[in-house]
Amino acid sequence: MSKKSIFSLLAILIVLGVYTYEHFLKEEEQVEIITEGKAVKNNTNEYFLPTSTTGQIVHHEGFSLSYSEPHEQAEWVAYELKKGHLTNTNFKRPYFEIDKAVKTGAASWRNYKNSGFDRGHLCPAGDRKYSQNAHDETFLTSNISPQVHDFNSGIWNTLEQKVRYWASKYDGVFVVTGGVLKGQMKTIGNEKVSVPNQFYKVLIDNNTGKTKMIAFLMPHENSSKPLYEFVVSVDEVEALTGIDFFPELDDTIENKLEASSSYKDWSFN
DNA sequence: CTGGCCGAC
DNA sequence: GTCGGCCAG
Repeated sequence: MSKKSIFSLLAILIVLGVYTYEHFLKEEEQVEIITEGKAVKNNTNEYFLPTSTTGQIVHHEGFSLSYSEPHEQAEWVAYELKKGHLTNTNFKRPYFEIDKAVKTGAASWRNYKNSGFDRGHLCPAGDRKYSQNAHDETFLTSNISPQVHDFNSGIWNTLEQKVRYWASKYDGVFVVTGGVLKGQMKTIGNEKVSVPNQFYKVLIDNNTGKTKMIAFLMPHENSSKPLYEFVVSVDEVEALTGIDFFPELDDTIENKLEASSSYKDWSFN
């Protein structure tokens, strides 16, 4: 074989290699197919996206979010927590990182340094332990909100554990969570990250045949009250935040379920 | 589980 | 800047 043909062969191999590599990268990034106002994950048919009041929705492997640039945090983070997602694996805690997928620039973790506030996960690390990547993604600053430590490790943690219990019991729930980014708020850091005065969590179970919802609204302080004392209607959270949580749902079902603040279908044992 | 802080490299 | 170890609710 001549030197020239060896060179040609090498060139072809390199081009082929780069092409395969880029194709692989694209497949890694494009875990989901996005249509207007709704993300249809190809591994589930139970994925609901709320509306965005900010116009900036970002998708990751383990969750989607709507980023509020003025408040330097997500107005909501949404993800499906399936029974199969729950594992005992103990991943090492990674460092918090700025989310480069947020085009307007996600907050730096430095804002939280010496602020007296926790870097509180919206999608808990404990909900994404089915893979190293999904776990580490929860440490992106787009998934973080300033939280009082006693609240974060207290009743908010209790609620997150209850969500995992329900995910196990009902074989999966869809979760939307965030701080209420309204009214007068304290801010921290150079980027003035807002400290929400309330946090909410909205759940829908569309797996067990009969669709059911529940919503929680909590003041940003620890409490020894039982969780069901914080149950409100989805309508109330929508009125407070301006977010429409389940726009794809059949209107008749949506209106009925979102108006209810009953928690009889959810086991608090 | 939820986190912070501190010192070594 | 990053990592490991140790601390607390």
